[in-house]
This record gives sequence, C-alpha cells and structure tokens, in this order.
Amino acid sequence: MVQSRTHTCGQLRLENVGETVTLTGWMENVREVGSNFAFLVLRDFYGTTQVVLETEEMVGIVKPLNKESTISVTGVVRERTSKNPKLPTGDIEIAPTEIKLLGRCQYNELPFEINYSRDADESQRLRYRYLDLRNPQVKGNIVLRSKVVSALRRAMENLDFLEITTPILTASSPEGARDYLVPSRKHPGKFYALPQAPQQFKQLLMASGFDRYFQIAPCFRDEDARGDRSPGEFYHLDMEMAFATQEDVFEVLEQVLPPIFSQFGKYGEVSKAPFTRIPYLQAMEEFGSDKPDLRIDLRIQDVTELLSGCGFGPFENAVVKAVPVSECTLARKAVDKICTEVEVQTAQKAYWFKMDEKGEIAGGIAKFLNAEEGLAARVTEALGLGPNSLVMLAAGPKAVAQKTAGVARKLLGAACPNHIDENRYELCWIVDFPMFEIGEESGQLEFGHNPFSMPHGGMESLLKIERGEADPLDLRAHQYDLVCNGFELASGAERNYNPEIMVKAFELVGLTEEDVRSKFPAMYNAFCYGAPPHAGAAPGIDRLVMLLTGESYIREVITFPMNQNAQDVMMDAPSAVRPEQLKELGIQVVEHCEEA
RNA sequence: GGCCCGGUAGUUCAGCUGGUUAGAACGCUAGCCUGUCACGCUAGAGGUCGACGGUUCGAGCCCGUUCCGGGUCGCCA
Repeated sequence: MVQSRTHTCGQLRLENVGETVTLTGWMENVREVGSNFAFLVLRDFYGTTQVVLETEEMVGIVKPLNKESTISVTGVVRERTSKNPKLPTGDIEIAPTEIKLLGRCQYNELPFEINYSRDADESQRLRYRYLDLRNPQVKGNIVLRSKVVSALRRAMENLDFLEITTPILTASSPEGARDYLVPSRKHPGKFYALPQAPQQFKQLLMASGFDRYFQIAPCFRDEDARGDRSPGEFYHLDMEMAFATQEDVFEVLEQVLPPIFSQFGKYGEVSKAPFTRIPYLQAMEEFGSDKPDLRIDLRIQDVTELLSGCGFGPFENAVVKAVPVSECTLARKAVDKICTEVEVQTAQKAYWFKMDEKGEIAGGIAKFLNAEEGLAARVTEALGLGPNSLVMLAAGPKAVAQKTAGVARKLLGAACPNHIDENRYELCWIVDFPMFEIGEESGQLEFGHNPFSMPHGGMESLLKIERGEADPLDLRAHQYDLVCNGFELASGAERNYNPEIMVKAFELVGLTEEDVRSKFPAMYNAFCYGAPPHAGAAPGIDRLVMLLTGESYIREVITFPMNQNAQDVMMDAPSAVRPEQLKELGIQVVEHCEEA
C-alpha cells in the first residue's frame, strides 16, 4: 500500500520544519556530491522540493532509478544549511526515512530533456507530448488556458448569457471551409459533418427565443495550418444576442475581454472600452491589412500621383503606396532582409529609398527620384521626411499595392523598436466589411465574408443594386472583426434574419430562393416563423491564449496539437480502420484518386 | 498544390574550396567528490551524415529523384 502524499512539492516552507511528511513526484535530477551523499530534486504539478540523500541505503535506492521515474518520499522537513533563494521551497529539504518507487521510467535517455523541451524538434515534442507537458513552461500555458476559459465562462454568465451546447454530428454545410465528414452506419452512403462553427445552431437558438447564448465551442475545418491557425479543430467563445445590434455585441466583448487581458496577459496594458472602430476600407488604405497591428505607429500613404510617372518601370500604370519610417536606423542588410521577406509573404516586390543624415535621397530607387528636377523635394514634402528616414514602397493594382505595403509596414514595425510599443494589447474593431466581392477564380459576384450578414440599408440597398442604381461592390455589411496586435481575434455580424432579404441577397450572387431553402433549410424555415433581429461574434480561444502568453505558435497553447499535416503523431491519427468497420459503413477505400 | 528553409551522436548544433579516423555542448555509463542546486573533476560508450541514384581518384559537402519536418502563398463563408 502506497502512503498518500501529505503535501505537494511546491508547498513546504520553514514553518514546516520538523514535520514528518510524504511527498510524491517525478525524479527530476540527482546531484551526487560525495560518496553516499546526494541531492534529489522531486517535481510534481506544483513545484520542486529537494531531498537530501545522506546514507548508503538512500543513495542505494535512488541510484539505480532513471530520471523521470515517480517515487514517494517520506521523511522529516529540515532547514537547509545552504539555502537557495531562487526556489520557493529553497529554505527547506527533506531528510528521508523511506523512498519507494511508484512508476519506473524504463529509459535512461529521454527523447529530449524535460526542462529544455521547448528547444527540441517539434515532431519529437508532439510524439512525446506527455513528456513535453512535464516542462513547467509548457504546462503553464495549458494551466493558463484553463483559467482563461473559466474566467470567460464566469464573465458571460454574469452578463446573463446561457451556455448551451450544440451538436457535433450535424449536416455538411455547402459554403465555407472543407468539412470533416463522418459516415453514417444506419444510412449507408450518407454522412454527418462536424460543424465548422455552431453558426446555424446559434441563430436557430435566437429564433427559438433564447435571448443570450454562448458556448466554448469546438469548431472543425479541414483546411491547411499556419503558425496562428491549428489544423482540424479549434475553439471559439461563440456568442449571440437577440434583439441586438453590432453596438450591443461590442459592449459585451468590451466588458468581457479587457479584464482577461489585464489579469492573464503577458503585457500590462490593454485598450480601454470603447475600442477604436476602423472601417474596412480605411484599414486597407492606412494599414494595408484588415487586421492591423495598431502598436505600430507607421501609416501607409498613397504616392501614385507623385511616382507613377517617375520612370521606374514597376511604378508605371500602377498604384504606388509608401511606408515612411522616420528616425530609421536599419542597416542596408536589414532593409534587404525585409524586402526579401515581403516577397516571400506576398509574392510582390518591395522597393525602398532613404533620406540620409544630410537630407539627400539615396539608395534603392533613389536615382529615379533624383533624375527629375524637384521630384525628390516634392516626395520629401508629401511624406514629411526628415534626415535618417526610410521609405518602403509597393506597386501594383490598388489592392495588391495596399496589401504589399501592409506587410512591409508590419515587418518594419517589428524591426524598428522606436516605432512599436510592444508591451501592450491594442484592440480595435474593423467594421463595415464589403457585402460582396468578385471571386478570384469565378470572376463572379460572391459573398464577401458570409451570407448571413445584414447589408447596410437592408432590402432597399439590395433593390438598388438589382435596379442597377448601385455598385454591389460598394455595399457594406454589418460585419465586423475584432483585431488585437495584428491577429484576427473574433469575427461577427448583425445577422440577416429576414428571409426575403436573404433571398434577395442570394439572387444577386446568382442563386435562387430554392438554393437558400436547400442550403440552409433549417435557418430559412425558422426565420419564416418570426425571427428576432440578432447579432453575435466568436472570439477564438486558441488565439486569445496565444496573445495572452505571447507565444508565436498556436500549438504552444493547445494541449495535444496536431502537426502541420493535420496528423496526431502521438495517437497516430488519422489511421486506417479495420475492414469490418468499413464494410458496416458501406465504404470502400479506393487506392488512389487522381483528378481527371 | 506552388515557393522558401531545414534533416549530421539520445538532444541541440558546428563541419572551411570536395581530401586522413566526422567534431562540440548537453544527456548517458563508470570512477572520484559531504552542502549541491544548470554541482564539479576524470575517463568512456554512442554516427546507415533522411533515403535512393549520379558526377568524381575521392562526397556530410556538388547534381538529380524522393521521403520527412517547419515557414509561406493558395485555402480558411
């Protein structure tokens, strides 16, 4: 029978001296400092405690054991003769009378060293995630995540939101990301889909009369990963409010989120409510991005008129955008590196010139500016350049030039400490996203974000477009994103709850009432029975925790993450299944599917 | 699917213009060490240089193919 622990490894202090205690944990390290004299570091969830091994018997028990074995130690708490002020338990140690092996670690060499696991190869970390999570830092992120989720729940409940779970096995949705499909045994040849988000269910809850809904909701999308986007599955703080507008949603999140940032965030300062609202078009114009990092004080300026005729080839017949950087100390090499990185990220070239300490335009494309009498002076004035400033430029069709300049702005901000106030959370709402856009592949009019947003002006705006009195591309929707430090943290909208407006919107993109009925049958039907105007949003939990911890990769805040290829290398998923399983489902696996 | 970077000891990495027996640190093993705490000292073991093919007198290094990992674009209503 194993003696259960009386204390944890993070608990004992000087006032416990003299007590007989039992601790349990992992053998983190053994330091032999003499013959039959050694120190053992015992670690559990709560901390570490030093055990001093002073007898041949005790050293003899511990020495054959591999590190990371679990043991129980019973002994007397003693004041250390040499204390360690760096450790919470550094004033005491345990002089053991009994040490028992609980769980043997069979390997004397681990895939990586626990306390340096963050430096190890990521595949190894993921394969041995249970070892990686023994690292206090790695574990700490998961602990923080748990606390954040708990605090979000409390905050939402305090505002009278009800947490309601919605189905995981549901119907495939025709729009949006690729679905994960689940075959049905009782209906061979038919499939459930895992929800990309509880979007339709939460709107159905609104139509059902629930007033304020939220859910810590798993979402599943079969799309490729990024540093800030986990493949497969992720979590939303999904919320929706009946008889509510965009401003009502903003008010709730402006109340819920700032305390989370100030309580759990790595940085001390966070934007106060109300957060800045920036219309989409303005964001693209000034920041070249719909998720601008407002900690960076650089603004994009249009220099098309000044430079499109300067003789520099790429600027001809193009929109030209400039990012001026004052007091810029970047070396030539660093500037080149940014240009290269811009090209990697946008597949577009970035150009540059600088004003040197004497006020002369030099470097990069300077010779084109200096070739024409007075041009350099006009540029200097327009951009407000002073000595030692750098200007990066991008050219192309308007949207391309904006986006390229936006990436340059972001990289310049990261490279110039005097242009970014890093230790803070800058939150803003990007509002008035376009209702429609021209699809890049189809060349046809398509929904910009999603088909569920209410267009500005409702039915009247849609009719104007139908009559040819307005350009569909100019129509804005009550569609918004919450952006924090350059990350899209949430997305939401005032929903289109009126079936007639819904049908009209679909008609404008070439679909019919029948299409609406068949694509979104439940929602369409429900809205025909009297629906409340409603609005909501869905902050991403993983991204939120990523921002709070300051991690650069989303996998650091997910307990058991998949790799970039959407594989769980620890569980070996996805994996082949038994033939009987397939047979029962009426599924045959074809060796290789080649597209014709 | 495109592009970029990487793959060398258990781990993290170095490896020159292609030239002797492929190195370091940490870890591991053994010995020494009675106050360590990233303990220290001495010695030792440990390698299919991702795989296959090619060029060459000679390949970790050059070329081709391929596998794996990461980043990025496409994609993510």
